[in-house]
Amino acid sequence: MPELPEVEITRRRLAPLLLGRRVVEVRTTRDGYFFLTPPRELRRRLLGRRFETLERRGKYLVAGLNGGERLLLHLGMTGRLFSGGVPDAHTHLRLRFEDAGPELLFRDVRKFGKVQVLAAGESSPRLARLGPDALAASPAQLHTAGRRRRAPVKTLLLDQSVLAGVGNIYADEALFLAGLSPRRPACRLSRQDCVLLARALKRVLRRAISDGAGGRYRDEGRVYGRAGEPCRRCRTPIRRVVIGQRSSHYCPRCQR
DNA sequence: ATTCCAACCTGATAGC
DNA sequence: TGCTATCAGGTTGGAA
Repeated sequence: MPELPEVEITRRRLAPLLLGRRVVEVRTTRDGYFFLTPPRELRRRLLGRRFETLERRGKYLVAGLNGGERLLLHLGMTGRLFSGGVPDAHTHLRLRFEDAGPELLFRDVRKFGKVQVLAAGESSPRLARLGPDALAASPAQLHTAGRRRRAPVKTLLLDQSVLAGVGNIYADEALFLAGLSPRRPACRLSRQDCVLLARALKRVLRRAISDGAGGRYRDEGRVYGRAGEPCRRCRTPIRRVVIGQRSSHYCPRCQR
């Protein structure tokens, strides 16, 4: 589920819960793919720490702790961070706080999510790889990035090193809004195309954030998940194709 | 350097 | 009902 808007919404919701609070208990499920920092070490390094900042980098959440460590969280495909719910077998991380407020729960059915503690000053290759935030997409940067790529523009948008935060749904929606076919080779985007695309990205992402997109955007989407249904603009059936191993939805008439 | 593809997981749903 | 195949909004690392 989580792309930039969902992660940003999570960040805003979580900030009041986390900031200023001290961790007094860390509970996890067993070690595995989910934990970049193994549970034992995670416990040791979080215990007694206080949350000072909570930022979003692309689809990552980065929490700053007193002492300079940072807690890196990625929601993967099915991850959800919340408080006040009932933990179950898929709740892999639970943080309890000193002031006895509600616990922080990290539930992730598919376990594509990630948890990692970075030491003070430690850099993260994952974060270092990220391009500029998608909310700050600029036409010039898109044009430069696309210039010598034969890959489709859809693939370009999903590349987090080009633009951080765009996922499959919002890529499709932004391309529809920009009137661009997802199959258009990135190197064949004109400057004007890039202007439209940057504008469309911002519009789609901002709108989803202000809507409080708890997946609601999906129902309001113009193309995503609407294969075979009529385009909301011209009634042409929406087409679904696979691009870069991801499903892509577009209107063959409105998008060139 | 770019592109492709398998791998990491589990659950929901469609079809037989 | 039950089984199998397919699909799902993400990212990495290694091969071509």
